[in-house]
Amino acid sequence: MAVERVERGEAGGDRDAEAVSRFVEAFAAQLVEAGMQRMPARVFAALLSSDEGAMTSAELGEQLRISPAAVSGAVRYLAQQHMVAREREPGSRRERYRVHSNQWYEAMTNRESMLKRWEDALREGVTSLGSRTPAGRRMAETLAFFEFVDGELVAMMERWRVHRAEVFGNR
Amino acid sequence: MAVERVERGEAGGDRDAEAVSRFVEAFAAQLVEAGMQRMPARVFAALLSSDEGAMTSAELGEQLRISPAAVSGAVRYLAQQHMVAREREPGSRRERYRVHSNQWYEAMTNRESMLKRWEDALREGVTSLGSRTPAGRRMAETLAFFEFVDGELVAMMERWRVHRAEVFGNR
DNA sequence: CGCTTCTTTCAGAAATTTGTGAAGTTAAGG
DNA sequence: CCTTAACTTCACAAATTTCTGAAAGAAGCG
Repeated sequence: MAVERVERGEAGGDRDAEAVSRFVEAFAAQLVEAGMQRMPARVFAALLSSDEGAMTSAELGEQLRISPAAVSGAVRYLAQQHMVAREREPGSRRERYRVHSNQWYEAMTNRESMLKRWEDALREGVTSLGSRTPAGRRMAETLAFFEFVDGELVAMMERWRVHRAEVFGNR
Repeated sequence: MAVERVERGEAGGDRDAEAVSRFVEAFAAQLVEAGMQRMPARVFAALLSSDEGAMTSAELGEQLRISPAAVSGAVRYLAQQHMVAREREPGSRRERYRVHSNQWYEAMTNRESMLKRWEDALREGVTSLGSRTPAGRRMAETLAFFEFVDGELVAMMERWRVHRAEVFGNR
């Protein structure tokens, strides 16, 4: 006889729910440690480890044992950060939240706008403190570092696209 | 007639305290937005915009209007993140906290340990969910991305060292 | 040694953040 | 249109974080 499969409500879920949950909480914990809020981290981890790579609000709420409100907040945050995509199932008011396998690429590209804001603040500082003061010079060098990193990141992401296509094929 | 300079208490500070403060709060705000705690962010910004590139605990407390306790906490955090160096003035129990102009290089290098932990969590997930499940494959690809980035960062930092030496000279 | 100066630790007050239930909004389907 | 399913917003309670004053802990200096 076959191993009993754990059925959840209706839709498909027949994987080792225990293992999934362990991964979700472990990975989310790492993200939290890196500064992400708890709920977005858990939701993201759950999506990442789902077979579809996408879940509905209800599924997320059920699996993570959180309220619809919490799902809503987490998902809004993740969408803003470009870490999930929202999809509307045609002919339904149910929404699905999806991670693409190169979602981190997206997110990291997005990080650049943050770098830009740092650069702006630094430029402002260099100007107002004077580029010939010691402090001004230090800030100018810091600024140069960010500008350098900025440029490098773009090139690096391009290399990743190539590398990825080689290893995983174009999907 | 010359613009009146704002004198602060005793030690040396005769720069435009107003401008410094504006920069400190603006830059700190950006750091906070990126996830850093408020006090560490303010302390770091203050150090970055100081002429010496270093300040004592008392100076930080005075400029930022915070208690010695707050300085202590912020500085401990920054030191852990390798974002400031602690110095002991010889023959004194006064400590100075310093940012080096390539401090971000340090900090970013440090970020790699975080990447490593993410990679560990993902490897664990791939193993426990099975590398041939859809979820497993997605996580494996995510893992590959991090490993790629990891390697690239090392190379990038090396290029920065060279670039920096060219533009700013070895200091 | 003991005084003095600086830093750290600690307990608690204050502020902020987080997650919930409940009401509100939007849009599909009869 | 009206109903109903799904998501969002809001007000509040609970938990957590943050900062402070006060006390304790080091370390130079006489």
